[in-house]
Amino acid sequence: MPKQTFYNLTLDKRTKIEQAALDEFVEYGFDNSNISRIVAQSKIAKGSFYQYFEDKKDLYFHLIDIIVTQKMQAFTPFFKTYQDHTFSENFRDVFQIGLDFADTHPKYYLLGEDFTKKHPAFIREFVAKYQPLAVDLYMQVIKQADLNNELRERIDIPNTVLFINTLINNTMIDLIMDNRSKKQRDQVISELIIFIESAVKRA
Amino acid sequence: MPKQTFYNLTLDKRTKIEQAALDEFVEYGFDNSNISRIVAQSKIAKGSFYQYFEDKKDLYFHLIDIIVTQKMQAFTPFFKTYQDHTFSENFRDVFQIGLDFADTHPKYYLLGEDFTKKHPAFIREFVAKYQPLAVDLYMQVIKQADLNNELRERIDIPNTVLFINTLINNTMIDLIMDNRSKKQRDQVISELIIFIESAVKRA
Amino acid sequence: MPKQTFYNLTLDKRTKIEQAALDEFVEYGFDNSNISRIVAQSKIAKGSFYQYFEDKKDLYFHLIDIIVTQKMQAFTPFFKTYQDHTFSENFRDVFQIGLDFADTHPKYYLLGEDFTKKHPAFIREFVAKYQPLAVDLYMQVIKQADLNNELRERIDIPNTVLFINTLINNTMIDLIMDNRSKKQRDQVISELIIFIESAVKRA
Amino acid sequence: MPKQTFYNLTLDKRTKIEQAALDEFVEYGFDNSNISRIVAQSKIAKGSFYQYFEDKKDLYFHLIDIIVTQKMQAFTPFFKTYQDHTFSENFRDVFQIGLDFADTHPKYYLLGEDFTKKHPAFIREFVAKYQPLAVDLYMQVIKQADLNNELRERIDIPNTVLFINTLINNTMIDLIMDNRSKKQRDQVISELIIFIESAVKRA
DNA sequence: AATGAATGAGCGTTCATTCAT
DNA sequence: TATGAATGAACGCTCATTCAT
Repeated sequence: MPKQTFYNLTLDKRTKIEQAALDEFVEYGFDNSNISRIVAQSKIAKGSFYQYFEDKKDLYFHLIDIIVTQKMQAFTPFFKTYQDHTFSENFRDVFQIGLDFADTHPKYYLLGEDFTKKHPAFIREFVAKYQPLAVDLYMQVIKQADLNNELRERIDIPNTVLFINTLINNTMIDLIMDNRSKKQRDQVISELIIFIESAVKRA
Repeated sequence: MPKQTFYNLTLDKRTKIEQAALDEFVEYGFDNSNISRIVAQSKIAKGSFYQYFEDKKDLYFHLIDIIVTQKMQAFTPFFKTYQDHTFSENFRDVFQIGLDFADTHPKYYLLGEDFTKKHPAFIREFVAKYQPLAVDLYMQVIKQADLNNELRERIDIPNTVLFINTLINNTMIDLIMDNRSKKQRDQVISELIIFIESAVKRA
Repeated sequence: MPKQTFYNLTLDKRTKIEQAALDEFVEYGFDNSNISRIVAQSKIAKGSFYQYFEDKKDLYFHLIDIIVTQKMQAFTPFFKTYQDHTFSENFRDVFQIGLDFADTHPKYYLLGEDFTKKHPAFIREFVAKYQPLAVDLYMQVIKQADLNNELRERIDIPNTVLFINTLINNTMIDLIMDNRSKKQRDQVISELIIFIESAVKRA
Repeated sequence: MPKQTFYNLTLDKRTKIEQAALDEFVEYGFDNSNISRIVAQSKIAKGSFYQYFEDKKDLYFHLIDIIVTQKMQAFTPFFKTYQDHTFSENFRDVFQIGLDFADTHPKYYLLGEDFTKKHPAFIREFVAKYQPLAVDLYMQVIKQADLNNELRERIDIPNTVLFINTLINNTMIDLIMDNRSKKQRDQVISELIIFIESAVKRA
């Protein structure tokens, strides 16, 4: 967690630092990132960095926090309406919001990837904190669909949610990194939704 | 590619080095891995390391090569029988072989993960070489199922294969890393197969 | 070129580093010189070295720069008077200044030697920058002598200047390295001047 | 000095090793030369190298020995005739022989250069051994000229010989390294001879 | 609080030389 | 005697972190 000194900075300065760090981590990954470049980019002194953050890891986790928070905010509209919608509608909504978010903040996804893949050591503690948030989302959709009696018999909801989560996360990453044409992309998305719906809906 | 000197070593010594390297890379990842620990572990001199390998990267790629080769070998029985089996049978076979392989060599999976996630720079060249192998496997199963008229209408085979690939890879990793009870695990596997079958099979 | 951080140091510290480097390079030559000794000698941290200089080569060239600059400064008085003097006077002046400089900074000569002899790769770019300065000096003297009609017939001035340059440089180095008695030395110098004068002056 | 084992080798093998070493030393200089390349080039085992030579230096000095010996041989014809010739004739002879030798074995010159310039440490012992040979040559010419009463008054013969030696050595190196046109080269040589003759001959 | 120089452990890599066969 | 693998000290360089002002 950043120190109080960091929060005493103007929003402008804070944002500049966060941006520089995000760029650095996305470009080089955590291990090969380099504080010198971050402070040069954000035009603060090396010493100041350590007035704001405990260490490199502290900054990294701070970014993760921002991402998670912002992403959850993007989903607030969804939480107001999902109970009145069908599974298919909800699912498309969730997917679309996630995709828009990824489109608007592509680096957030990449950083998340870097993070979740590279650091089995960090991960336990972290997943414990954040994973539920993402999973919860799909859980809501699935539970609602279950209430609406849209799901196939004897479905194992927790695992199904994990499968969906995995599929969506990784497919999104593929889409972001491969930058294909919009048409190809829509095709993938459309197929993915059909795939998932086929997998979970009552025949 | 390792130098000839490496292949001149006894199998024992080679294996020891490969084991030490595998452990190191799995524990620390490529960037934080450290040759000093590898040579200490495998009880060779630092200089010997450079008689065997060009550099750290060379060793890393050598391990990837081993993994890919061994994994392909594990699948050879499958290739002899898949044409006479149904989709469900084939799919379970493929999954089971993959799982057995992962069980026998859990670190291979983790290294592969480390590799495919971390190094966009290496990856293009490498994926070009190896990715088709893995994907091909599921492609075979799906195509065979299509011939058997087991698939749902208007299925987009290439994307479907990618989804399946993603699901299986990531789920396997989850299973390997989480080490749950055998019972929980079987439950996950069973659910995954149902999930995929539901997603692709004709109703 | 040293980084700004180097120039931010006190003159004392800079000089200490330069001295240590000069000693090191003169004693061991560029290839066998060793940064650890330099930083130990100048009592700075290894890391600080790399805050001041790009790398070993950067420091080396910095010393060359100092030498060339200082040497040129030593000749400024000469440039104010040479037009009013005879060839013999000028030649003795130039020689004396060069010798005094070498006496005051014997290591400068040795470093220059090390430099010009060892690195055909560096040299082209560098000679292009500095060589003319040294040669020009003798060129001035000779041209002035020519204007004064002191030279023998059909003399080939460019080559003559090169011969003189060679003779003087190498003889100076011999004198510096051999440390003979002052008397022997004066004898050599006196003979060299006679030798050169005989070679170029009108009978 | 090479060990007896080296001289037990066939001439072919010895020559191959010497050639490889010469190429290596000329290309990289002593410090950056590398025994691995030499043994690879001459197709002997690394261990054999140390059966033949004490160490790297031993090989290096062996080459110097070869060069000096061969060069002296090139001058034997001269020693048979110089007493019957004038100074100018002798001087041109000596110069021509030296130049032919340099033309035939350009690498010998470069190695000699590398040697004499880089290693003030070695040099004392070595110069003591070989320098006289080279200097002697010019000494013969000059002494003969003195006997013939061709030299200017009160000439200091030892120093004069050193000057001539310096001039010729360095000019030859310049010619070898700069590879100018034959015409330019002849011009330099011709001028150098005039320069030296003017410097030493009676008016 | 802000600065940026100072620090030094640690890294990958090289290579002359020794050793075991 | 011939071989080439084994050795390890040593190098140049990096960078997160601390310190002094």
